[in-house]
Formats: sequence, structure tokens, C-alpha cells
Amino acid sequence: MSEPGSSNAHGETRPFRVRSSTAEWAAAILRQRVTQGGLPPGSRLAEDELTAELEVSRNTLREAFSLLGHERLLEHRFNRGVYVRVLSPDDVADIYRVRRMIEGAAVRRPDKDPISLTALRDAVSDAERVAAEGRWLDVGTADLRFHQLIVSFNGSRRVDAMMAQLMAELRLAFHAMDPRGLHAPFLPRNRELLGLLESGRNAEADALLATYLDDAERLLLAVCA
Amino acid sequence: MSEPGSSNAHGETRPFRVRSSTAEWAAAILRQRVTQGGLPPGSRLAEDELTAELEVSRNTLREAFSLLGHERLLEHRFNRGVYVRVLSPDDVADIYRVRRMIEGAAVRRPDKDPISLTALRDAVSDAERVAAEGRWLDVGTADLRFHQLIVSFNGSRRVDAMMAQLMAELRLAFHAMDPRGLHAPFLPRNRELLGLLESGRNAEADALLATYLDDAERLLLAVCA
DNA sequence: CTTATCAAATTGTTCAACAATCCCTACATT
DNA sequence: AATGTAGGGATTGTTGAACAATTTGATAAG
Repeated sequence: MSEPGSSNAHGETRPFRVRSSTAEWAAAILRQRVTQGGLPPGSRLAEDELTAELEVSRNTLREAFSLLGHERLLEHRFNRGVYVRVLSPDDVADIYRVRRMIEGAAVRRPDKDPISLTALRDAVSDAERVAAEGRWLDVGTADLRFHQLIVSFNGSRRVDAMMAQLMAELRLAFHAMDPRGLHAPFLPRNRELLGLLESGRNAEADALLATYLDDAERLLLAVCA
Repeated sequence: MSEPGSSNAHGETRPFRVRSSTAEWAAAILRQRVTQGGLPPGSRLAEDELTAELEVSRNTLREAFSLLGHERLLEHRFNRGVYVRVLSPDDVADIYRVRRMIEGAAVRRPDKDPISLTALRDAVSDAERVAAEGRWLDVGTADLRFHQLIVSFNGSRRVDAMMAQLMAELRLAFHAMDPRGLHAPFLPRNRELLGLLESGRNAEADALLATYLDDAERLLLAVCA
């Protein structure tokens, strides 16, 4: 290791000198555990356990909880503790309602940034490559990146941030499904969508995206309900 | 008073039995001071002062800061304290970019909830009434409510929440302007927009809204820059 | 005029204690 | 058996104090 630091029982290192706060460090660890499935939706996060395990004070841990709560990954019930969020069917429907709005608006835009287009190509290629290797979790990551990049055509920091939050929420639902069945059907459609975007056929891209999102929503609702 | 509670130097009562937390109570007070102009943008919020004034501990105050920071009303500079957010021209531009997207999408929707339409009528009438009385701050509130209701046609909790946050941010910029010059020009246009929505002329409503938002953005940018 | 140094003030983080609330269990009542 | 109602243990909410780290402003040296 090039950076000095203390390590805890789980091997996660905690740097001595960090620019960001200890709370953000703790939040990063918990975020990873949630998004990677180590902490399934509905799990309770007890303060006693985690302060001992992460070796941070209760106050810092609670600040980390607050951060993840605002990302909608954790749910804070007053006097009852924090839980990993459980997505309801209503949540899934709402998330896809927003996706249709902000991805649709992005796709319909006439002016597409060429730099983002190359990033888009990379995301599709990455997804196909890791799919060939059977790494379906990474396929999911590349897929989310693809759609995040589409949203970025809107050119709005705030919309980008909202999309990032929606993607984090969606990961919660992903863990309830077979990752291959979830992502495999959408790989060729991402490739097709990319082609339409490159050639500027915005109306067709819009239509394809709409059916794409409808199908994805249906898939998740079938599990989530 | 029907509810028992302790009161501080500013007359804000703090109920003994609350379902929500003390931090949220403190956040509510600070939120009010920010949105009503008591704390102008750029103000520093010193921990010492506020712990004494609100009679809460430093930890809970910092939790309140965290809450308002996530609402983008306060800005936290590491090791330098928290400040009331100052909107940059980029911020204003971004906010109106998002408004065009989510209000535009709402206006274009064919299915409008009749209940929301009556609420919309009330908002316009309220704005006109308080304008006649010269209460321009309340005009601003009614105007924001009008546009929040428009957004609600999208039928998405998350989009509603985003719009609420944008409105809170916009209030920050409002304080830098003469409230009459800011709101008076838009009263008749809200009335006109309402008429178009009621008669289902969505395309015309969309066009009117677009110029409305362009003009409003220009007005705020002139001050903010 | 610039740079270096130091002290005061403020924020970042932790800890320990106590208050408030929830949850579960046992018991009583119908 | 079902419901209701105290306890008591466990967990969270809140506080105040303490110390570390950083910024800030003033002062002194070059």
C-alpha cells in the first residue's frame, strides 16, 4: 500500500489524512455494501454493531446514515433505527416515469455532444464485453452508465444528479433478480439505440427508448410486487 | 396555547412531545429564516451563536445544517462553516433548464386531473388578490404554488420533490430583487396559461410557458450576474 | 511589499452519560 | 382465545465536554 492507514476487521482501509470527512468514508463503505448486495433491502443497521465494526463514533455513523438517507438508499424511522430501503412497486413505477421524462427529453435533443457520444459507445462496448465473460453485475453497471450518459445530453447538473440517485435506487431492486435475465435482453437494444443516436434519427430513438423503458419496468415490477 | 412547550428568545416554541426530531425542528426554523429573507444569501451561520440561540446542542445543530445542505439552501465549506447559499448565474440557468423540462412535460400531457385544475384556479386567484393588496411576497408564494401544481400533472412524487427544491432555491434569488418588479409581469400570463390549460390547448400552453420561463430566467440573471 | 510565524477562534471528531421511545413479555381481564 | 395493559430491557435521541485539526488575522522579520 502506498497510502498509510489503519485497517479494520473487514480489510477496508481508513486513510489518516483525507480531504473528505470520516462520515463520508463510512458512508462510502455502507453504500458499497448496499449497492453490492451485502446488505439486502430491509436489513436493519444497528448503531452499536456498526460503530464497533467501523470504529467510528456514533455521531459520525449517524451522519453517514444521514448521507445515505438523502440518497434514498437507507430509510430512517424515528426511534426505530435505519433500514436498507425496500422499493415498493409504486417506487419502481415512479422511477420509470421520471426516466421516461428525462431520458426521452435527452434523446429528442437535436444537439448531441460528440464527446458524450464516444463515451456512449464505450459504455455499450464495455457492457457487451463483460457480458461475454459472464460478469453480469458489471453489465448492470455499464448499462446504468449508458443511460446516465444519455441523460447528460440534457446538459443539466441537477438532472444528472437526479438520474444518479434513480440509478442507485434501482440497484436496490436489481438484487432481487437474476442479473443475467435482467440485463441480457437489453444489450442489443442499447446497441441499436446507440446507432439511432449516432445517425441523428431522434424520433426513432425516442420510440425505441419508450418501449425499452416500458419493458424494463414490467420486468422489475414482476419481481418487486 | 393548547400545546405545552418551551420557548426561546425568538418566540419560536419547541414542543415537548414531538413525533419528529429536534434536528428537524431546528432545521425548520432556519429554513424559514432563509426562505423569508431573515438570513440573506452569503450569511455565515456560526455554530456558537445558533446553539445558544436555539438552545440545541452542537451535534443536533450540525444535523440540521446537514438537512438544509441537502436541500441546497445552505452550503457547507469544510473547516470554514456553513453559509446561506448564493445562487450563481449557472445555477439560475440550470434551474430554468429543469423547469422547462418538467413544466413543459406536464403541460403537454393530455390527461389533466380536474382536482388539480381547481387548485390551479385558486392559486391564480390568490396571486391576483394579494397582488391587489400589495403583498408581493405572498404573490411570490402563490406563483410558486401555481407552478408546483402544474408540475404535479406529471404524477410523479420524485418530480414533485425536485420542483419543491427548485422553488426553495429560487427564493434565494428572489431576495435580491424588488418583489413587485419580479412578480407583477407574470400575473396575467399565469391567468392566460390557466385558460389554455382549461380548454386543453396544450400546444399553445407549451409555447406560452416556454417564453414565460425564458423571460423569468432573463430577469433573474440580470440581477444574479 | 512580501513572507513567515504565532495565537485566537472556529470547526471536525470522539466519547460518555442520560432521556425518551419502542418492543417484547408476562399477566390480568373479558 | 382474544384483547388490553403494565413492566423492563434494548435501542435510539440528545446533550455537553473535551481534544485535534484547520482557518484567520495580526504581528514581526526579511
